[in-house]
Amino acid sequence: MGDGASSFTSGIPELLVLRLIQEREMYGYELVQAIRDRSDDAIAFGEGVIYPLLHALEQGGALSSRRKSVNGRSRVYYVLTAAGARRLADLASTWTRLADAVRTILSGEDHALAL
Amino acid sequence: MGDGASSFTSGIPELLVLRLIQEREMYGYELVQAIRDRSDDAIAFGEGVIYPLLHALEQGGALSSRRKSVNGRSRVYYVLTAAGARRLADLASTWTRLADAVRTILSGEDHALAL
DNA sequence: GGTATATACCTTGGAGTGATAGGTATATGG
DNA sequence: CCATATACCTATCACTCCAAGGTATATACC
Repeated sequence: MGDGASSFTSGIPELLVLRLIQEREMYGYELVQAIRDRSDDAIAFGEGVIYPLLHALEQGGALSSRRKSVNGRSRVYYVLTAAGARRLADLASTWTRLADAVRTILSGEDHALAL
Repeated sequence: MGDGASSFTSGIPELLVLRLIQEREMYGYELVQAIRDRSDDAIAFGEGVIYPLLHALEQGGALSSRRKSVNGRSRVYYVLTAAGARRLADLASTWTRLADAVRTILSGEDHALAL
């Protein structure tokens, strides 16, 4: 699993969640809306995607959480760990490479272009 | 399944295969290598991805095939149908929208930016 | 002539991801 | 007081891709 050219089954939820939390600590419900808002409705993950993902990321050591009470409401805020930052950098670079490759093929450009 | 904001489970193999065949008729084995070549190894689908996909696309009416013998070798060439062209346009626009959204969020830009 | 590699097609089985659909509880607005 | 928004959570299903294997012919090498 993972020589670099394989396995790109999106991972977009993970990528976006890590990226957003990198900016500032956030909680699940907030992430669901932030993704929808910032993507202008192009991307909309349900809570059924985000919450399990947050738990997996925390268990994997990419995130850590603390419970905070706001307005009598209990929220679980997540922050990025050092490992999470590395994971993010990795996913982002993989994504960029992939997106560039797709764009190149879509545009009909040839592979071997002169430097 | 398909209101526009959901279901983006990549579909990259389908998108790329349709796009390549749009340029000229191609056969399965050729597609496997063309994708690897043009993406500079960023994307590499095995034959186990391409062949079943080609069959599904033909059954769905997006492609049609004809058998041709070259050098005593039997190849199955695929061409795009009108329905396939529509499907391609659809996937391409969905992909572009998605990729733009991801890029926006990765870059940390805000959603509501003045025009 | 024999063996390895490249070409060219194919299918089966499994793994992982995300989408749907639920389920709980508290605050706010009408 | 009832509906909606906030905020958390899980279970299940479907789908897509990936790995692995299986067949057969042509070509290159020794």
